[in-house]
Amino acid sequence: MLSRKSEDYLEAIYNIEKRKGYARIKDIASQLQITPPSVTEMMGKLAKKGLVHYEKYSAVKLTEKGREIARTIKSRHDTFTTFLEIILVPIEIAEADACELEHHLNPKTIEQFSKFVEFVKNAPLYPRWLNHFREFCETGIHPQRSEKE
Amino acid sequence: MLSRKSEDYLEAIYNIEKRKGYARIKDIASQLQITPPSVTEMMGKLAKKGLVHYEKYSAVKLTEKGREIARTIKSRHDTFTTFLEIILVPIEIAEADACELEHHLNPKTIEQFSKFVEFVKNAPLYPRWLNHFREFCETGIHPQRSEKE
DNA sequence: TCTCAAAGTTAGATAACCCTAACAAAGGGA
DNA sequence: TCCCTTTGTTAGGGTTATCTAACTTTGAGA
Repeated sequence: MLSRKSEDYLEAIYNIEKRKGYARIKDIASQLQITPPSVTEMMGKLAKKGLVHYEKYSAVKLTEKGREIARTIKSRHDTFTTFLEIILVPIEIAEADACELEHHLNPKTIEQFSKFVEFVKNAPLYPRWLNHFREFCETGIHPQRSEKE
Repeated sequence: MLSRKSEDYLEAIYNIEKRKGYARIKDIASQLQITPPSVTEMMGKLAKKGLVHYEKYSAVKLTEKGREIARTIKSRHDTFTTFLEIILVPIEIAEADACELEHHLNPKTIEQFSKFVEFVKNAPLYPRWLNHFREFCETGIHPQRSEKE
């Protein structure tokens, strides 16, 4: 099983590739806020696992296998970001914490988060209960308590 | 800031203390599924930080400071377990994944998870939208699409 | 009280990641 | 073409958390 960090590297490379086609060591380093030697070292490991194409002094690219994994992580990331926004976490925090959530949760758990997001997105109109939740967050009072639905 | 692992140790000791009053090295080792030497080493570190009372060959106890932290973690753990059950994650998976969620999320994120759980628990009756969600999970069809609410 | 099994500790390694400092390659512009 | 800046690598360390093997302490029961 891939470590959390390895997954972070793959996701970073994926994002950079999408932006400019290939990833340089310094791109990865700056995206992950670490120094280039750390990246060089990790590239050796990821290459050995067949997840990136890597040759000294040249650009890094994901292999099919690596891209597949990166896509999975990225998609989880998006699910969690959306989910957190639904429960009214501010967007910048949601973005950051999605990185924390996207690793090592049980597939069933991820599926349920995902279904929850789909459920909300597929609702024909903005769900009433979400307005209630918003109100509950702001006032601490559950609207339906007085409403006697 | 405490590492994820240190938090795991504190939580484990907290649980063991609640069960039998004090924690032995082997209790902690078996709860965390690691070997006793690892525990001995960590006890040195936690003691140095003033989080546990630890003397060689004798039982471990949390200090007030350690207990306070453990309580926080444990409470998050319960929040996440409950939350995951609400979105229909099976209980054993929810229990396990709560351990993954209880560390290093932004306080605001934790607050929102917690509010969400409160919102559902405080509802005067079992929320209708949750029945809809259950149905959506089982059939893939959003009930309100046909209902024309 | 003495022994010996259970519990705990120490010593020494390993693995993953990260760093700084020093060196090496690449490649654009004069 | 050749210099020099940018980029990348190597060498050598540090931290955290884990392990196994060997040793020590504890304490319950004969």
